[in-house]
Amino acid sequence: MDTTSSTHVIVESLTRAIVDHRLLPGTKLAEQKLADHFGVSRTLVRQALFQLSQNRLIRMEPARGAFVASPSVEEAKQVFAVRRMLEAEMTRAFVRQVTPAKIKALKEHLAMERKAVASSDVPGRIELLGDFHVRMAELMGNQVLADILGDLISRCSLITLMYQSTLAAEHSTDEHVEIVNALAKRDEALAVRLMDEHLQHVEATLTFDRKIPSHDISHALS
Amino acid sequence: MDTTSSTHVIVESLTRAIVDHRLLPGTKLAEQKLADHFGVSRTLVRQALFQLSQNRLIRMEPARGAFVASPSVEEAKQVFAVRRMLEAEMTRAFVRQVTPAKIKALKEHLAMERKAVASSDVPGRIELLGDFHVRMAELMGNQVLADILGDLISRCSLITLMYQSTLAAEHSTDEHVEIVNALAKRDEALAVRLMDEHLQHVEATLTFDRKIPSHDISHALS
DNA sequence: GTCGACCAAAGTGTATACAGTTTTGGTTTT
DNA sequence: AAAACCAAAACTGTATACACTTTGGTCGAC
Repeated sequence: MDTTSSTHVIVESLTRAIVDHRLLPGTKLAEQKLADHFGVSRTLVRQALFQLSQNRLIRMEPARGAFVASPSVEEAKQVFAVRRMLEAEMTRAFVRQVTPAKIKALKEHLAMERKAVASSDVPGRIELLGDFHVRMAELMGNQVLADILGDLISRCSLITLMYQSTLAAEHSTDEHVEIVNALAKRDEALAVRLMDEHLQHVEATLTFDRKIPSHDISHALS
Repeated sequence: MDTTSSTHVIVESLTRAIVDHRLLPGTKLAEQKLADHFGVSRTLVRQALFQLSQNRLIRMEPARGAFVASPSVEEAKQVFAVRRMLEAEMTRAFVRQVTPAKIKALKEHLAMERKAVASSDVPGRIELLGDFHVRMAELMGNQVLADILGDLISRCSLITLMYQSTLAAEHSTDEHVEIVNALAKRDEALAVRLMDEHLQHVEATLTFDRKIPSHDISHALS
């Protein structure tokens, strides 16, 4: 997809690490250390970091370096607002062009989700819960939509890490099941309502008053 | 906004040139020439090009270089589909939180549009017609939404250049006026319908069978 | 004992160097 | 005359070099 493959590998690797919560918000990403780790020069690392900063997964401070992003409460709410807008209409459109094959594909995805939840595979679960929404976009054949949603959902992973109180996220899987059932029944109003409620539920589990210990001092004292 | 300012200047400059249709799809962007033009090294130019390739305003081919993007018909339709999804809901939300000050701000924008149309300022007109939609997002206080819409609209500028048959785009200004009137009246259903129709009209002016002469030979012969 | 200045180590920002690939233009061959 | 070929020029991809900024700590003054 990208020009060169080396930087793409670095971007993917760092994205996974951030989305899977193995790199915590505020963590410094020193260029030389990353370069050593990946066995390349700083040049390629910098290209990757620039790309990640455009996705808002990291922030770059002038002459200070790159840090895993610490989305603000305001940003979190905005991201969820955009997701609600986009996914409400996406669900509506999905119902109108649903086919048995697409339902089958979604149900296969749900099976994978259940498996990850059952085996307590936390990184896999995080990944799959987000991918459900991207999968819907892809099944609609709209790659532009899928890309944008993918970016938003990556940011959401950071946000849920920062603000999600209890890991009651397995509830999400149940809601995904209900949504697919509504889609299968071609019940547009129900599907849209369930999707919107689902996103509201996820957002509601975020506790915006209690933050995780942040590495960013100035932000912690605001 | 970005780490360093130098690359940002280059990105902005190239973005304007592409959106304003001064750089046509397929045009090669040689790194050394851009570096000479901006008086910097290839390093900074490459950073800028990578950024633009993420916005899909240019495409980078391995070992061949960067070219102004030539969006396919398929991509054009997908971009418009996403815009319709996003802006329908945005309009709905806008009506619910509309204030006289926001209406005033939009009307001031419309005045600028009229001025650009009247003075036949083509680049300014293209810019302003797109900015109307971004302005709405900004007035809602959702910067995430505004950023995403801004990217989509930049891509639309490329698309309308490639596929728009007649420059009957001044019709857009009239439709913008109607939308603002509906917003001012807090008529949610009407505003949403007008916005959706507006986007459909823009999309409908695209003639997907007749392409502009492309600099990209292989694409022109497909 | 605390505060401030100063210095070294580390890290970022930009330019340049170099290897490998693509493009080009002319020459040769059919 | 057209196609194939080959060498030189141009260009991209990656690494490295170097200047400047930040950082962390030590030493000295008060």
